[in-house]
Amino acid sequence: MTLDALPPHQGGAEHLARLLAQALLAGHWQPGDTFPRELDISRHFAVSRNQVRNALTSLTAAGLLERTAGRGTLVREIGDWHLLDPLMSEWMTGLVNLDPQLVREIYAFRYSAEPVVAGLAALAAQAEDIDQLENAFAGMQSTAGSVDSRAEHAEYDVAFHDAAYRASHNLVWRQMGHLLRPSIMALVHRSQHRTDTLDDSLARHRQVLEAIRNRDVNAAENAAREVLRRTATDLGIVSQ
Amino acid sequence: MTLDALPPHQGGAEHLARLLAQALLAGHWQPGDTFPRELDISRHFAVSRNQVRNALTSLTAAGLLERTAGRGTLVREIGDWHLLDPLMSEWMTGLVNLDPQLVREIYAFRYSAEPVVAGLAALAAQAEDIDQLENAFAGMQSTAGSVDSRAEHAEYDVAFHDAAYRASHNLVWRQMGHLLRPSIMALVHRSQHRTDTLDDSLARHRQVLEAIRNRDVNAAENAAREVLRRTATDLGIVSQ
DNA sequence: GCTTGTGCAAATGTCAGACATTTAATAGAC
DNA sequence: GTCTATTAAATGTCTGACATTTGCACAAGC
Repeated sequence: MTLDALPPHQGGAEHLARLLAQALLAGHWQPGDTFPRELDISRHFAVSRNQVRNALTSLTAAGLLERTAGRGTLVREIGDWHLLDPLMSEWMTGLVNLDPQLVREIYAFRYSAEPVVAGLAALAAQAEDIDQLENAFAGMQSTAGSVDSRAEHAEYDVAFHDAAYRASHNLVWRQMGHLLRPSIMALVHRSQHRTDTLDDSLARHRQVLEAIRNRDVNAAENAAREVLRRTATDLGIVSQ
Repeated sequence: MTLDALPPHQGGAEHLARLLAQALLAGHWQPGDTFPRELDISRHFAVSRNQVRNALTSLTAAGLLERTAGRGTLVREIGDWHLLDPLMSEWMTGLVNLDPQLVREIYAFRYSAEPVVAGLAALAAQAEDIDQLENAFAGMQSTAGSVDSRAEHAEYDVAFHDAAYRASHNLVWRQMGHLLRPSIMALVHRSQHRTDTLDDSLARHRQVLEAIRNRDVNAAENAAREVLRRTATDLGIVSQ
């Protein structure tokens, strides 16, 4: 794989890092491949070696690359990627073509984790948390059905889940929610939205909201599971 | 807070980063404080400005610092720290004096998460996973009681939990386990170990192992909760 | 008095080049 | 053939200069 297939570079080491990372996330290089040399990248994008080094430092920190003096830069395998690194989270935003295996893994995680999160939210949610959940839900409702507002609907959907993670009032779960944002967005964009399934999805989200408002832990857990079952069928994943 | 109170520097930007990060994690600077300037750090530790910049880049990536050209370097507040960043994980290893609030948050997370993890492990564990759990448990048993082998016992304890996360056979949970390693280690070191509580702790770990081996999801969830209840009392946290 | 502008100082950000260090391959001696 | 010295190539590091951003002080103008 060469650099020729990549889009042009705008400016800033961050942008370059994003560019290269997304190419890696899309699988343009295989694990074990040697990554282009610093000077080649530098020449190709017409940026200083410094920028390239800064970008590669980020990719290395995220576990995407492995660099050793004298040998060069190697692409690491998926198992070594730091999926929970905030940088990863940033790079995955807006990336639609995620590896199917990755999609399944993330879905499986959410299916096991979000019931717990919803249960905690039912215990710990404050008034402002409920407000945020309600706002997100109202947004989902108002943007449902219209094809134009699909992107907006996805935003509200993600905001709903984020609000649930935050309502747990636990630092670690909150960060998990933040990190999962792009993954959830990717899943939402992937799932098919016919009007009937959309109505069903809305109804299930409403159940979560109601359960948290009523401080009903068990109901919240079950409702969160139901939301994800809906997601699973929309994604084409065989439900468990 | 000045740099004078910090231990001397050995070499390498990584070591410097670790040094500064641990000082921040120990609360030597308050959120909002201005961090020392690059050149001051450079002079104080007798290293090049490059090393300092590399170190500060890491701390910034971990959310500990916020740097803006012209203004300087500010210390961010705990809520902005990237607790799940692998760098954080590395810096926290060997750090005994964690912020009590952080200890509570991490414990609360584990109390909600590890039952789920144990349940997944009961579903997905392979023979080698069981082996690792057994090895870790055997290690815990053989090092129990002796004061000399307390550190070794802690290692096996952490290995046991790590093995459970890995047995879930989910990429995300596995990374969570890896990232929580140092936190778990800190918790284990913090908890008091009288011989009677130790026996009790061992018995509860054994229950987890047995439940996973028997593929009993409910038993695994309950046993994991019991292990953490034991941890809570050892930590002096009021049990829920 | 208040605002606005101008200049200066101080901090981080960037660049370019030389050099150091590590690694792998290669040529040569035996 | 095997071991060793050399060489080439890649990343890592240092240094000095310069760019850019920010905050502050001070003064001009309404």
